[in-house]
Amino acid sequence: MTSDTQPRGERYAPRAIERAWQERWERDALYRTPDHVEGRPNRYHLTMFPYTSGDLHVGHWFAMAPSDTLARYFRMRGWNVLFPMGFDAFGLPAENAAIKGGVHPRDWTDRNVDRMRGQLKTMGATFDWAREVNTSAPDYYRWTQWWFVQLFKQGLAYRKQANANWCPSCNTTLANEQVVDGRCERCDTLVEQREMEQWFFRITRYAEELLDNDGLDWPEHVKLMQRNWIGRSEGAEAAFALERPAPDGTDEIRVFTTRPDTLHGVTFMVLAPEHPLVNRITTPEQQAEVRVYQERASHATEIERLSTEREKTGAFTGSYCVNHLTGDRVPIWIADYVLGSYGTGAVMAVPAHDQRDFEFAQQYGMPVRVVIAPPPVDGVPWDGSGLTEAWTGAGTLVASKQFDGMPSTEAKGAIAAYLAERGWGGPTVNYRLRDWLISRQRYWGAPIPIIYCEVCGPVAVPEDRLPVELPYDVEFRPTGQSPLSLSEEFVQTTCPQCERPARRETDTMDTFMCSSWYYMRYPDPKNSALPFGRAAADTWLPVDQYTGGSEHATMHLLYARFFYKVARDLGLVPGDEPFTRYYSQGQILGPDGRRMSKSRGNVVAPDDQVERWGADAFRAYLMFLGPWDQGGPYDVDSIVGVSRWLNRVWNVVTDPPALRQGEPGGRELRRAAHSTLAKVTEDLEAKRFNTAIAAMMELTNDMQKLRDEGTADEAAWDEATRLLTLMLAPPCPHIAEELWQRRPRIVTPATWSVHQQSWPEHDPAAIQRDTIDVVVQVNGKVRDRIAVPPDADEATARATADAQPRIAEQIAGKEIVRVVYVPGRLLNFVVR
RNA sequence: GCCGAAGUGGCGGAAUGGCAGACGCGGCCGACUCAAAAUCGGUUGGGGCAACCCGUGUGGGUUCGACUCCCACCUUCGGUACCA
Repeated sequence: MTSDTQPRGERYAPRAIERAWQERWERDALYRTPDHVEGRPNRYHLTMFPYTSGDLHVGHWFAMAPSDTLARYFRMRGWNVLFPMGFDAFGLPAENAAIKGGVHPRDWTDRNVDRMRGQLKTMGATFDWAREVNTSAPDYYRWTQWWFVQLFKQGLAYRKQANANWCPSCNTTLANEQVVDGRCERCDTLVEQREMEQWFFRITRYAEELLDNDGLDWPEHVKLMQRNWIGRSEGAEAAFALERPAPDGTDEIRVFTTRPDTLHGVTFMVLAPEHPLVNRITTPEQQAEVRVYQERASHATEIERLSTEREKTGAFTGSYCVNHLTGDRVPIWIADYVLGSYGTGAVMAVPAHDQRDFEFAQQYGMPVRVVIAPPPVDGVPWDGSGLTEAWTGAGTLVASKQFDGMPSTEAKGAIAAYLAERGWGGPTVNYRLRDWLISRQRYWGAPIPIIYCEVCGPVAVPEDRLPVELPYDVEFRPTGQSPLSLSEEFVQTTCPQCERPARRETDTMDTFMCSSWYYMRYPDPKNSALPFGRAAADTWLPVDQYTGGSEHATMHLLYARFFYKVARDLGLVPGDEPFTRYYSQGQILGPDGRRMSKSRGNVVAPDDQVERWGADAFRAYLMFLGPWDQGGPYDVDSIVGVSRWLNRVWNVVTDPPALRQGEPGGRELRRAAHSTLAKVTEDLEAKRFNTAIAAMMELTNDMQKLRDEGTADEAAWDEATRLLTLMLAPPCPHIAEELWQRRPRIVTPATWSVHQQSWPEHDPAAIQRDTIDVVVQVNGKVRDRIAVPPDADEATARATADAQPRIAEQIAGKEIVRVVYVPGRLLNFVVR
């Protein structure tokens, strides 16, 4: 038989088809999602909205194409699926563009939004554009400001003097996530700490609840990252009495420790250099040394942090405190290995049982007092001699008065309880999570809606006067102050409470605030009285399936959970968690297997791929290249395989073999089609897009073979093409639509589109076989295979196997010790 | 350092403890073409004429049987980093 090498019909021309169907779908408002549809339960699917950087990149496609496939699949399964899209449109790049290129951030952003919306439309996704949100639009950021006011009223927003990441080159503060290895993400300049008056959100109030994420259907590694980020530590707080109270009356230092069992081993005290008590307790003769050290610590922190194997440094304050448990006089030092922002900013140093304290003690000749005896080594008990490094494990207490002989694990609780009894502290829980600094000295963000009044203090802008609009006419000078502060027109106002002249806050809010609630806006995007109505929230929230990158594990996803809990406490939303299910896709890499970046020249432009291969092939390739959660390199040469497949699909459907009733092979074709359907259904449910597409390729290959042979059974062929087209609809919506229309189905004007069809059910009877291949092994090695009925018993299988010459040869002259039979799978002879 | 994920052909990757390498790229052979590209068909883990042997990072273990489970180690990637 010779293969037909020339396509007999019309060639597959993806771009023309795709444009035409996108227009038609839009004209028919096919993806408009009403709040309620009779007989279709609601389901909210969401993929992270893009930042308006200017161009959609492959990463966006990699995130969105599979998400869209999933949304389409659930639509076909009978759900009314909300799958919205919007733009995360505030942020620093817009402002930098303004400083560098003389383009206003508003114009730069609007232009990018238009461009990216157009690019998103080439994807052919089911986005309901009627629900689009744009975080930089006044009717959106009005509500971002409204959120700030609610948090302020709840006591969850507060103002505090604090150290902030400061980039001396960009002249602005940076968010933690914009500091990479101590350097500015954009210009690579070393980041400094600068003390400034800042606004914070009290996310720590929700630390315990945020820690509890066990019930969430999220990837374990993301939940773990969040738990680590929150960093719950159980321990004790212990007070040490100051030998001489500070001038302001402070008479003790409180420390947090996870090792109250080592309290009798304290030989010195260490405060963070910026600890507020330092200046008050430093003795006159130590002033100079302490000042120099503080100065050095504040300026050089980031640079020094980068040097590995850093030596411990510090300075003595000249003051002492008293360990209540021992009555010992303990010198108070400062050192930059103690962080001002964790615990109480003060540490009790136990060099014998903490490696950092040990190193510090070595450096400055401080005594090392062992209070936990390590367990015996090789039966030899610890001999009480000195240590070469800290013993941080468990052991038995020694030199600890009444606690001597107690196991350290037990002593933790006992000593903590003893502290509480005496009023010297007690058991406590400490978190690594810090309050969220939301102030930004930038223009392109939502202005913080606060007015400072000489008399009333900070006053929230009344809700009916929101939004506090960003003035368009602003000077963009990189001065390190918010450009808003240069606009007297913006700054000058009156106090909403007492009507006296007052000044506006000129900082704007961290853009993570905009994205902390955007998913709550989609259900009710046009509401002008509230951020969203309770009815809309009950209709759609929480999000059933959220997808996005795991780089947001400890930022956006944590902030969003915090916001949702606040919203719950305000009675705005149902449930406790915003995202019932979350799936984090991997990262798409350049063809060289490295992160795509312009400087490496390994960036793949989606527009080019779409132009060359079509959106369907591009979508399918992104899903085919590997497991979605793993990501991987984008191989510009491999996409051709997917393109060839779609060509074959096209040829097979538009130009079938001669079809006749009762042609042999009908049953096999039917089996192939239905087992493919079963496999694809299972894979889509589990988000295994790569193997789903591989299965469809196999079915296509089977059909191609029949086409080459020239004939096929009409009923089986027709069913196979119908099933293949329906299975193709979620991943490759355009070609599926075109093929659906070319072979007219049961079409009513109201449900003309393939995307309005139901997902088919596979017929288990069609997959049944008369005989199946069973592997025959000898000592676990495959020697042959036999065909037996699926329900054959061991005797039947064995009889068949015994008749095989190859098996007979293998077991001849040997003793059969055991026979293992797994029905439908294998028969294993264990011989000796 | 700590936490997490992963190591399978030339490459991307498949495999409820049961035929390792599905599917695809690339390679090779062929068809079409004046030719090339594109397209289509065949073939393709390594060794061996063959029977067969060797193969899933390394070393051990459990099992009739291990890519899969357990222990130790090595490597890569991601996160985090003096967190008291």
